[in-house]
Order: sequence, then C-alpha cells, then structure tokens
Amino acid sequence: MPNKFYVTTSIAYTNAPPHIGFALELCQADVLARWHGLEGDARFFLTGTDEHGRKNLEAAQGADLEPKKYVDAMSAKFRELARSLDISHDDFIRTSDRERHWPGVEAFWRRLADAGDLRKGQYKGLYCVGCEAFKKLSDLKDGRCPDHGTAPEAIEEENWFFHLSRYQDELLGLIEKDELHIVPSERRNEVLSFIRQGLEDVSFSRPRKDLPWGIPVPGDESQTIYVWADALPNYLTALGFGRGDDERFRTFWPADVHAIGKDILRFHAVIWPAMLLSAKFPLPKTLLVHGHILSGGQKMSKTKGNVVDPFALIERYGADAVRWYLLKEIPTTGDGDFTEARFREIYEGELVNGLGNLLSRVVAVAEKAGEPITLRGHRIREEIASAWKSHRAALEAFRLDRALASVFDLVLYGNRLVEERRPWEKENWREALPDLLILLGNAAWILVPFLPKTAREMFIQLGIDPRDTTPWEERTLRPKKGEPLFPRI
RNA sequence: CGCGGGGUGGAGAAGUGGCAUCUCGGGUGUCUCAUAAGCACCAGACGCGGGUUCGAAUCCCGCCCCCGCAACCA
Repeated sequence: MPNKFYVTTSIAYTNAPPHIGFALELCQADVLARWHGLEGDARFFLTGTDEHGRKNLEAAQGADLEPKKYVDAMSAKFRELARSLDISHDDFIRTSDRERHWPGVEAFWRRLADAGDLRKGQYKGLYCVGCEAFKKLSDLKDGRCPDHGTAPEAIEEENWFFHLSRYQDELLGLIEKDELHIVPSERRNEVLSFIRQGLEDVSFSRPRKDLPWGIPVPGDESQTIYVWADALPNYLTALGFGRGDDERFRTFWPADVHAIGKDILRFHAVIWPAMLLSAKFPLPKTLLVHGHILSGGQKMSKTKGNVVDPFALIERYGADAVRWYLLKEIPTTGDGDFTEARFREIYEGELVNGLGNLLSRVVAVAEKAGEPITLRGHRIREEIASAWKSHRAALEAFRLDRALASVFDLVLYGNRLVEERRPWEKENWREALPDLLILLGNAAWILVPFLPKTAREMFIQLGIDPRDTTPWEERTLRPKKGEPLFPRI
C-alpha cells in the first residue's frame, strides 16, 4: 500500500496577470509532488484560480468584459504559466466552476451551519463612499481615504459570521503540538502569538447587492459567500467533495502540504483549520510558507516598473533555468530578491559554466574514448553518499534551496576531479571516466524533481536508461554528445 | 514597551560557545578535455556599546537601522 501525498498551491487571484511569486509557489509544490511521485507515493497536486470577489469584478469592468469572460481569459494565463514552467499538477480548480467548485462550497457551508457555527451578526466597518468599499485602518492615511481624502464613515451591515473564537484553544493546542505543522518556525511563532491575542468571529458573507460576483449563501440569496468560505474549500472541492463522487476525497484528504505565501498565512493557519474543525474534517499536516520576491530589494509594483514577467523570462532562458533560480537562489521560506542581472549571473555561472560545461567536457572525453565505458567506480562513493544524505535531509526539512545546492556541490567536486584525474590523457580515461559518469548520473537523479527536462537530457547524453535499476558498477555506458544543456545567451 | 523576523567581506548566503564557510564579482597564476569554460592561490566581513565565559558571529542587557504583520485585501 503506497503512501498518499496531497500537495496544493494557493489558488491565484485573477485580477492581475501571473506574477513571479506565484511561479515560485508552483515550482516549490511541483518539486514536492515530483519527489513523492519518484518515491512511489500516490500523489495528487492541485493548483487553480480564485475568481470571485470585488476586485475581479472591477478588473472585468475595467477591461469592459463580462466577469465570466474576463476570468476565463485570466485563468487561462495561469494555466499557461504552469504549462510553460513544466509544472506537473494533476488538477486545476476554478472557483467560478459551477459544476466542480460550487456544490462543495455549499455543502461545506451547510456543515458549518449544522455545527452551529454560522450566525447572523452586524459587521462594523469604516466605509468610504467614494470607493464604495470598506477600508482597513492600515489603508487610511491620517484617518482619511488616500484616494478620496475623506474620512470614512462607521457603518454596520448584516452578515453571516463564523464562530472562529470557539476554536481558539483547540487550534492553539494543535499548532503547539505540530499536528498542524507550520514551516518555518518563525511563521509558527507568529501564528501562535496571534492566536494568543484572542480570536474574534469573522464575517463570512457580504450583501449580494455589494458583492454580486460570487456564490450565494445557501438558503439566503440576499448574501454572497465571502472569500474565506469560497476560496479555501477549493482544496476539498477539487477532490470531489460535495459532488457525490468523493473517492479522491477519501483517498487524499487531508492535504499533506499547502504551499502558501506569508501574506495569506493567517487564513491558512487560523481560519481554514477552524473551518475544518467545525466541519469535522482532519486538518492539513503542513503549511509550507514562502516569502516574497523583491525586485532589486523593493516590493514589485507597477508604478515602480520593476514587476518581473515570468513568461518573458521562461521564453528567453527556458523553464529549467527559471526553476533553478526560484528554487535555489530564493531561500525556500524566506524573502528573496530578483533582478535580471542577478539571474544572468546565476545562469552563466552555475548552469552554463557549471553544470552544463561539466557534462559537456565529461561526455566529450567519454565519446572520444571510442568504446563503451564499463563503470567500475568506487573511489567517490563517499562523496556521492554524502551528497544524497544532505540532499534528502534538506528535502525532508522543506529546504529546497539547500537540497539543490547539493547538486552544485557535486558539480564543483566533479570539476576538481576532472583536473585531478586528467581523463583526456590516454592512459587516464579508463580510470577516471567511470567515477565522473557515476557522479553526473547521480546529479541527474537528484535533479529529476527540480529540473525535469535537464535531468532527462543528461540521461540521454550520458547514455543512462532511467528505468535501468542495475547497480552503477554493473553497467556499461555509451555517452553521446548533444546540444549544450544551457546555451550561452 | 503591540506581534514576529533580520543586520556576516563589493553582491547573495551558511554558520546557536572553540582557528569565520560557500557561490558570484576583483586580482595573480595555471591546465587545454569542455559552452572563451575549468583548476589553484591572494585581497576583503560578523550594525554599535556593555556583560557572562578560558573562549562569543553564536548566550545576556542596552542602543541604532531594516522588513513583515497589526484580521476581514489572495
């Protein structure tokens, strides 16, 4: 009986085109999914788009499109991003999908209601008439709306509320015991201290007149389900929850990893688990929280003109180069920086001159030997074993950046080995090549979940059949030069 | 005293008590198999001030600076 592994990204909000930050999240989740697949686990990898809400409606109006037409087009761009990044997702859920998403959301809502956790209440907020929207204190400048310069008025409206406060203690206990494991620990601390400050009940609906683009509250057509209760259950609805066919749901829930950004930590670490407790469903096991990608040390913003377009980058350098940068250069759980200059440095230094050139020089010599190479490597067994050991430890700790660094360590070691053994000299190649080929073969295997295309190309050039399970020492390879792994640009 | 992080050579990072590590960039030398790639060596750093200790980047106190959050915005 194989283990199951269910990993998700957050669903991307469609009011703007795909952002490099979402590319990061896709890559992280993809590595975990591919890795578990390789380990023989039954894996399920979900991503998708969050298409309701006021901002989507406004964006559609701004583009002079029907909301549905607008989100169809935007959602397609996110799918396209996943495709061009070689993401291996098994499903793509859309919150506007009335067949696949809505029934589960409604069923989930009813479970919360049945648990006695939904009640009508007064939502108090600061309403800016100019914006026709509620404002947060942090949105205001000197108590005034920055866009209109007017002080918002305090108004109340009737909403459905979720009894979040009821789950405060239970939640605290689960996170303290790491039954809901939050990675990294700084984020866990943040959540714990937030919960200890006391949780308030949270508004789960909006009047339909203010928020017409969304799912109506079951049994109360005057209200629309608000983002938490609409978007978060995507992790369930994609598995078939609420649609009668719930075999996948029974197999894969709870999620093993929700990959999310630090900006939505609270929703995933507090509101979502509380909703699941209320619905009597098991909680996700791990929240993997990544940071933000800055551009030249600054937040990306359209006005600064420093927004990085993932498509242009992939077009120019290839999916694997982008994956390498996002997975290795950006600390998995911290903030990272992105500039094209830095990207080029890494591309040339690590991929062109490092990995690509090493493969190239070893394969070239092996080909010139003019006969198949029988692998009898043994002198580097320790180095290989230690690379795998640190790789695996890093993966298990969700440090994908360090896990990838072990490949680069092998590259550095490989280049030193080439200098030391001088395989291009006739009397040396028989002795030197087996170790070098084994080293590259292992590097390729480590790379499989990270840079799938590159790994495949390495296998081809090395003459390795990835389905072959005989020990390295019993194989004979016929390496053959191909195109450079990473062309100079 | 709202909460949580952080400040290590020119850049990016590792390092929670024992000679400060790695990559990029700079300099010098060198190999010639390779994608004008590789390898070796050199220069260069622990925000500031106290304290604990035989010994502190690491622990404690104070200060300065930066970032995120401060709930209904994904």
